[in-house]
Amino acid sequence: MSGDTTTDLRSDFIERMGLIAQGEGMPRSAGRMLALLIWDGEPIAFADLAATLQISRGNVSTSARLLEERGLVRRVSRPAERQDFFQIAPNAFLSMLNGTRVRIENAMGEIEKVLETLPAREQGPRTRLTEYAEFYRAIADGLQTAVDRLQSPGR
Amino acid sequence: MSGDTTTDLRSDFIERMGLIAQGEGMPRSAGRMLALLIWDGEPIAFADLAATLQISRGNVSTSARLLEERGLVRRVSRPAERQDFFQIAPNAFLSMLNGTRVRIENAMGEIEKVLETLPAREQGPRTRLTEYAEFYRAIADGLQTAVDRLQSPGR
DNA sequence: CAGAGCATTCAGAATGGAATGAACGGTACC
DNA sequence: GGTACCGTTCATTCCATTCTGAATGCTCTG
Repeated sequence: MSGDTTTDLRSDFIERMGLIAQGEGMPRSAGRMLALLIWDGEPIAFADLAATLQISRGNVSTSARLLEERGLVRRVSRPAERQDFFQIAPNAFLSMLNGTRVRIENAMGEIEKVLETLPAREQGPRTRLTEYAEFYRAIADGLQTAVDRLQSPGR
Repeated sequence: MSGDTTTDLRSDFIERMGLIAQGEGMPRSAGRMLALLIWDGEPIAFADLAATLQISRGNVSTSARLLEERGLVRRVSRPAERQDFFQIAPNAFLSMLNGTRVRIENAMGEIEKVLETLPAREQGPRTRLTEYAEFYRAIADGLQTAVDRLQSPGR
């Protein structure tokens, strides 16, 4: 039986995603939790999350809230159970993508805010800041393309 | 004279970019340095960077190296000067974009690496990981679109 | 109503990454 | 050849964020 191998693969995936998430400015625990929920598609109990990931329940609570806010995870309940269960959201990846796009657009907004108050005679800075804003615009549009692509065949 | 106002705008921009950079997983100093170089398009002396940004020379050295590696900044020399000078790179924003794309593709690679060793019978995980990889693929392609767009009118 | 089972919150500990500043090596001047 | 000027490196300090765990309050159950 190769059950062990699969389990190893899972924890490997979990750890990788922890690091990826960290690189994206998300707490490592949240990334690991997300990974676990992606792997097992089924709802996982609050207590099991803490046990499997070996993190405190407080941490589970916080990370779950973060993932819920971003639309990556759903909190579900079960008939005879008092515990909360968590499951990967149906359109999790789409939400992720949208989240990134929003972040980019915020950054772009920052630049444009500066541009608005920058006197016209400051040609040099204006030129370069404009170019910078266009850079963000290009990314935002590119991500929008990605959103469209993921959305059309999805449903 | 509104010189003061412009100066304020500049340091405002510098600080904003410091925070943005930090959000993107880059050291704050590097972001602030990049901002300064974008604003003043001209080469700035090593010592002036330290003075203007109020950071140590060691920090200037490290941040400059980071920005150079990413192709965002050029180190230039001047005839009678012993100091190094730094200038925003000609195609800085394009490099930035490419850098992001590479990072995304690396993350995608991680996922695919797991997928390769995941036995076919693990249908559920396979489906979801595949979806996840497609998500990254969509982003990478979107960014590629952005690269193309920025490149064509550029030169 | 009492008690158990849960999730949340928050103060404090722990961790990781960035900034500092002194020490170092190299290079141009006199 | 000596000196002054520069940039780099690295051990240390500093700071921000994350994680923990105990305290809290809520909601079911019997």
